[in-house]
Amino acid sequence: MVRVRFAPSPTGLLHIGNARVAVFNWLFAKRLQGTFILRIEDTDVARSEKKYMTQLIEDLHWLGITWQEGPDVGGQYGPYLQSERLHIYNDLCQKFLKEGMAYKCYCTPEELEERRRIARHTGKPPRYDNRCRNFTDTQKEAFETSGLNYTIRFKVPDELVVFDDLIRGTCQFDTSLTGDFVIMRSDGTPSFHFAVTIDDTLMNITHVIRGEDHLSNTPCHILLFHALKQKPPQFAHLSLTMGADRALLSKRHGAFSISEYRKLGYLPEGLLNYMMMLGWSPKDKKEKFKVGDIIDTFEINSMSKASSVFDQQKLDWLSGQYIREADLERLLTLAIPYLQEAGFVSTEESKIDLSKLKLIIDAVRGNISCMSQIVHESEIFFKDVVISENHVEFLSSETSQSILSAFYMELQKLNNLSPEIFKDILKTVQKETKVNGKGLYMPIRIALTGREHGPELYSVANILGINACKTKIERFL
RNA sequence: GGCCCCAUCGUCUAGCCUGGUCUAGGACAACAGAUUUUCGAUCUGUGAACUGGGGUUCAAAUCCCCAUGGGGUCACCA
Repeated sequence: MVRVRFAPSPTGLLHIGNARVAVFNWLFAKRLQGTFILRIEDTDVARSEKKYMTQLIEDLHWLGITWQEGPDVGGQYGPYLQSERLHIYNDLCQKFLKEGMAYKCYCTPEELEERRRIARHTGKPPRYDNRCRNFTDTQKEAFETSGLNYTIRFKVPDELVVFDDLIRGTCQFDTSLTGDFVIMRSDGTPSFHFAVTIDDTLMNITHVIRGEDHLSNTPCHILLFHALKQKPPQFAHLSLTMGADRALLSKRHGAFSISEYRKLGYLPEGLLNYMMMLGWSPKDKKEKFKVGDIIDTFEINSMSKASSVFDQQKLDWLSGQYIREADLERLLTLAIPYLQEAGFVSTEESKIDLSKLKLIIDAVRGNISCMSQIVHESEIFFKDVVISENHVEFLSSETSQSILSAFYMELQKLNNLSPEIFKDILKTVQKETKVNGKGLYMPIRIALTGREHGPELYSVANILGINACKTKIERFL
C-alpha cells in the first residue's frame, strides 16, 4: 500500500511552489490508489501559527485536493500535528543518547554563528566541527553541572550513502563531509531532520515526494532511518519552481499565494492544471487537461529534472480558457461578490437582475482570466464612465459627429434594441456617413463605453438598452 | 568555498532511457494575415532552441568525459 504525505510548516501562506508539491503527492497517491496524508510540521514554535494551518487546509481543499489522514480528519497514525508528538521525539532522542548515537552539544548559537562566519570567510564549508562529540568524561561532567543549555546532535557516521531517486536516478553522498546535525533543540523541540524521519517511519510512509531543496538533506535522513533500524522510503525529488529572475519562487515575486489567486477569482481547476504543467506534460501533449483524465497516465519518473520558471502569462491564458467554457451559472455565483463589493449590484441578492447579469458575464468572459477582472470589464454597464480628454476631442471631430448623430437619429425611431437591430441600424449609419469598419464603430464604442476595448458592440448596446444608449450619445452631440 | 542536482525556442515542454524516422514537434508570449462592417476574442501563419569543447559510432539533441552556466545545500528554518 502506497502512503505519501505533504508536510508543510504553517509559517506562511501556501504558494505555487509548495502547492505544486502537494499536487504531485496527491496525484501519485491517486494514481496508485494509495493514501495521501497531510502532516503539519509545526515544531518551529516561533514562526508557526494556527491561522496558517487553517488557511493551508482551506487552500488545498479549494484546489480540490483531499487527504485520507490529517489533523482535520484524523487517522490511525495520528496525531498529525508535530507539536502534539513531542513526547515521541523525546523518547527516541533519549534512546539515541543512551545508545551513544547522539550527544549533547553546549555550543551557543552565537559561537556557532561566529564559526560559520569565519569558515565562510576563509572559503571553508560552514559546517559544524563536531567539537562536542568527543568530550572527556571530566569535560562532560563539568558541562553537566554547569546547567548550560544544550542541543542534542546526531553522530554522523562516515559512509557513502547511495539511494535511488525516482526522478533523479542514483544519487551518492559522502557523509564524512556532513557535520553532526542537531536533532533536538535546547528548548526540547525536535529539529526538522529528526521529526521528519521519525514521523515518516511511524506513519509508514512509503514514498517521500518533496522539493529538490531536500535532496542534500536526504543522506542525513537515510542515516537516521538506519539509526531507527528502518528501511528508508523511496525518494522522489521534484524540480523547483523559480520566479522570472530565476531565483527560487518566494513571496517577493508577487501574489503567488494560493489564497491570493483564489481572491482574484482564478478557477481552481485552471490553477491546478497550470501547476501540473510545471515539470510534467501529458502524453497527448495537450496543455489543457482535467485531472480526472490524466491520473491513469501519470508517471512520476517522467517528470522533468530541471527547474522551471513560473509564467503568469501562461497561467492567465489557461485560466481564461477555463472561464470561457465554464458553466454560466457558476460564473454568476462567482461574480456576484466582486460586483457587490464594487457597488455595481445590490448586496441583497434578491434585488439583483440576474438575467441581465448573465448577459453581461457572457459578454465579457472572453476578455478575462480571473473573475475579479469582471469588475473592470463590466464597469461600463453600471457606471457613467468618464471620458478622457483625448476621447472628447476624438468624438467632436467632424466624422465622429456625423456618425453619432446619424446613429442617434436611428435610435430615436426605435423603442427597443437587440443585437440584430443594432447591426441593422449600423448598416444604415454606414450608408449615410459612408464610413465603415473601425472608423464607424470606434466613435460609437467610445461614446457608449468610454473605452477603446470591450465586448462586441452589439451586445454592449443590447445590454445597455435603448434609453441608456440614447442618453449616452446625447452627451456628445 | 566544499558537496549535490540540473542544462532543447524569451517561457512551459515533446524527443533522450531503447542513437538514424529531428532540415528538432506542441503551447504561452511576440509578430503578420484572415474573420468579426469594430477594439478585444477567435482562426491561420511567421520568426525563435539542442550551452561550448572533446570523445564513442557509419550516424549523437539522444551515450561518455571535461568546461561553462544555473540552482540547491552545508541553521537550535523547514
